[in-house]
Amino acid sequence: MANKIQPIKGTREFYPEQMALRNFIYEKVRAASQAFGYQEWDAPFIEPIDLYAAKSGEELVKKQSFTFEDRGGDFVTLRPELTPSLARMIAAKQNELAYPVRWWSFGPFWRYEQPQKGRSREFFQWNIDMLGVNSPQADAELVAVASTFLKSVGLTPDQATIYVNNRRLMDSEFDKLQIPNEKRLDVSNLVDRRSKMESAKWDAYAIELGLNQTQLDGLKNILSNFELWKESDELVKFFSALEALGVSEYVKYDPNIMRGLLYYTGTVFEAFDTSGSVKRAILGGGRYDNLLADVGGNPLSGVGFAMGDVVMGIVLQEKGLLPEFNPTPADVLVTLFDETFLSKSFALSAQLRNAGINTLVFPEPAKLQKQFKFADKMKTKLALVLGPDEDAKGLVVVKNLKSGEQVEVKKEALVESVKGMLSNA
RNA sequence: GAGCCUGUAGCUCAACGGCAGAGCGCCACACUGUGGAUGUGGAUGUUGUGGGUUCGAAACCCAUCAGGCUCCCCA
Repeated sequence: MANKIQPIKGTREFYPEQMALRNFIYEKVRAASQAFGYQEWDAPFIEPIDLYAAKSGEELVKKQSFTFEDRGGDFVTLRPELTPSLARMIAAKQNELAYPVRWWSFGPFWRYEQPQKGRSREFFQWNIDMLGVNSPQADAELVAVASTFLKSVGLTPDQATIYVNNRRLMDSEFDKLQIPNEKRLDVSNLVDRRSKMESAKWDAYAIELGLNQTQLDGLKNILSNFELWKESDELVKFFSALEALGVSEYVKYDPNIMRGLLYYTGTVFEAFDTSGSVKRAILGGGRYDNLLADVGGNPLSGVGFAMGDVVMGIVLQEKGLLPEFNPTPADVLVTLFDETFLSKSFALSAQLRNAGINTLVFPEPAKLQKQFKFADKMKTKLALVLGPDEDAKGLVVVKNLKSGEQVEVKKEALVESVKGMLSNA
């Protein structure tokens, strides 16, 4: 045990139960994406480090990526995000794509971070983007996709809310406060941190960054003004579109949403679990311009968001929204009476499979008691018994494990009986 | 990269310088052709790893590995 080789720190082992959750999330992601007509796509899992050096933050490339030298001496990176790959692939076919491009993807990513609750070094992420259109209605559609997903996994608007803001609106407010352009990034970070800092400390930090008292007071006024969106034509149209799309109950305006990333230029949004133990965003995204600037394409605007599977899984668990786990996809267990029945039981299982019924067969002689216990643990609906008594009469015992009732049926009628019992079970 | 906390049976935890335990789970039997319920019995540990202090260490000290909570970061 002690000498066992351990998995790499921050990676995840998916036992069947965790795999079922991952697939559950994947299926809901796919359903929400496809409901809006988005196409599934993917990119390489390993990329040249230069792909990220161009666009991504320094922190990401130097400290938070899994980078190594391959046998040919090139530096490669396990992808920490998808956007640069998206940009390259779009640019390569920029003139032959049908716009608007609506693409989604769900796959693995790696970031060399300190693992903690809701954050691992290996995770799955849903990315979804609409490219080639720049309108508040397009932004609303992405938020609607996110809302549709949240609803589909059983989260109510009380439990998960998407908070929205607009970078251009904030910029115009910052203009009014005469906050100079070179301080905007600092102020963004300041706003992002507000919920994590004590009020007095936050004030002091703001002054330290070079804001004067008037600007600080003005900033606090902005951040507590939840009606501010009414002054943004874009946001008015955005919320109007959300209303029409029927998902506005999941969405709220919040001037505190900034998203530190440099490249967001218009609408920004983040979804949070409103009551759980995870303080991290469930998903986040926004509108960006110049997606292709660094990969040699023509200017192209887009809107999109990303959602990690780790936080989502924790939220679902805490809300009791995990789907029931079925240990086996089989509905039926064919027991093995003793070794003289090996061929007959195996043939019986094959007969069921040929009829499209997922079937387990016990592969070695064992007490029936043990075999029934196994069927129980695997939660199969039916168990079949074929022993000397039945065999002599050309019958098979079919037992409903939930009700405990069992019937003898003729071998020729077995498939129909099993199908009938399964549809009632 | 920094700070704090935690590692004991498969799981959840107790023992807090003096014989390493409980519940759940697991296995067997009651029931040699039938699961879930019940009863009886049983197995399970280099106390994360390595060193040190001590007559004696799961406990105290140092190192290391892993996990958790923050800071940082969140593309």
